[in-house]
Amino acid sequence: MVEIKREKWSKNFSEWLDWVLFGGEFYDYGRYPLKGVGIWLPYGFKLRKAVVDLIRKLLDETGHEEVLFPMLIPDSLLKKESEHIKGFEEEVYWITKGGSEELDVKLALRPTSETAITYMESLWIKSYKQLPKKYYQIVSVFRYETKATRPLIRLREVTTFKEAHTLHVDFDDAMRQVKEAIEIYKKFFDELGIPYVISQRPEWDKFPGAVVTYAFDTLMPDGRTLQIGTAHHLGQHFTKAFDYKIQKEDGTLDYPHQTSYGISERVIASLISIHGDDRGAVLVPSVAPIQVVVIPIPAKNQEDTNKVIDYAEKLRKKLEEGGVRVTVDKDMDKTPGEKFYIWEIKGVPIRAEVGLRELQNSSVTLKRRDTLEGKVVKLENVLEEVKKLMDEITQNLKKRAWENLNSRIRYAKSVEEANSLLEEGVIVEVPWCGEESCGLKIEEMTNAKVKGIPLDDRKVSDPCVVCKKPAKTVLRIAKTY
RNA sequence: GGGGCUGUAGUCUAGCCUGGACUAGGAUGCCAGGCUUGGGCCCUGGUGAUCGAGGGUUCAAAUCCCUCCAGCCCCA
Repeated sequence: MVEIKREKWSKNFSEWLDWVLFGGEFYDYGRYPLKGVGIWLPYGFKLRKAVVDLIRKLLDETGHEEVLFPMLIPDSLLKKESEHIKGFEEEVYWITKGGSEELDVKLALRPTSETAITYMESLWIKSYKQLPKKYYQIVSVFRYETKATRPLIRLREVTTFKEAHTLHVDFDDAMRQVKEAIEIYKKFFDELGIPYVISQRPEWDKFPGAVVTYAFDTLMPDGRTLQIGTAHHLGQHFTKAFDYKIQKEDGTLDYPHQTSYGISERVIASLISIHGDDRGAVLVPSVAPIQVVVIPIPAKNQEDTNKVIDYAEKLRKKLEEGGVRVTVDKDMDKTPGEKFYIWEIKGVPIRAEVGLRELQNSSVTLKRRDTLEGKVVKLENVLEEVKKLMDEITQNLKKRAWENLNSRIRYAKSVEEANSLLEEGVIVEVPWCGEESCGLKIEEMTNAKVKGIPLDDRKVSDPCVVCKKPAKTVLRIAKTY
């Protein structure tokens, strides 16, 4: 029968992604005449919506409140925090004109919203009794990327930025919040079957204005890592810049602490990519816009074909009533074979084939997208069989993705060893003394990026790969997007 | 930041080096019809391209030169 290959998927990943996004009707990129932007097509939009709904649910149930801030940030606000603006200034889009008139105050298209939110928080929240406070919004952000842009991965307009912003009475409470954020994101990625490593970013690669940055990275099919989520402890950097104090329990005034954390459509890029194969995407059932596609196999005569169609409709109804998202592909101008290809690129988890054969036996032939294995089940049991199959697919995708990631994290005791591993598309952990200069040296010597140190500190007995002094921990390095 | 490659119907592509017979060829898609339908079947007819944009060279530009826009790759 058919076999699953992952050649194009891993060796020509860039092409593969273009092909799947366009061929699967997820996202149209490169045809709108503007660099670094793309269009969510109806099918892709539904997938995006499912992902957005999931994060919304997770944030809502942990006490985050959704808000919506203006897309425009006046010059003066954005520039308040000096590290922040330094980190972003070359990436900000500015609006300088209204009609033909020059604006007195330049307006930034938000690259992120810390400054806007801090400013308004300072008006709203005055007392420790109102804390902690957790806001989030799901919006477009803009960054003038000068490096090569890529569909969903490096965009100038990020259309699906899910940014949370929280306010706390002290450092520890904010740190507790960062940990909560990490737990929320773990749940989120686990639900999607996206494997990750969590690292504390090195000093030189923190979010501009953060005290600490933690990041989730995943590994794409070509062996490069992709940052898919970040959580920052902002300390008092922004509240100090805004001279924003709250009253504490003991009556004194102090600057509150903040955190922010966000994820973007990179999640969707990794969702589509990580589970895919040479036939296209393989979507995780929980977020698949269509979970089961029914393909009626026409018979030799119209009368029997009509019966098959009726049978397919009966199947659709049965599944729909059980809460399954299902579509019947009744297009008579396409052969079943053609339809198989189309729905495979789109990654529909289960295909149900019904023809005369099934009709006569009151059965349904189910094919799972991940392994392409088929099985015949009775119509009366089809709902439970489909649900069981969706669970199995979910488990299988998760397992495969995690195994792949875990097999690609390796320990190296020397730069040479690290380099050869990096060539294979591996995340390498090397012993590190903790000095910034050695960290930067490692980037130079390996031509890769330092991702940071593991969230759970790792003790090693080998010497630092650069200075040979005793290592404090390991440093993760990888080829990166 | 540095270097390279590419842009021709919705999509993929021939033609470009060596300018002229290009009225830009093919495949696929799309539309109409027929035949098929358990893995992209076949046949007939039709539709679809200011050759990415602007400028220049020339009697003549898809083809040569410049600028811009967009996409891809490699290196730091």
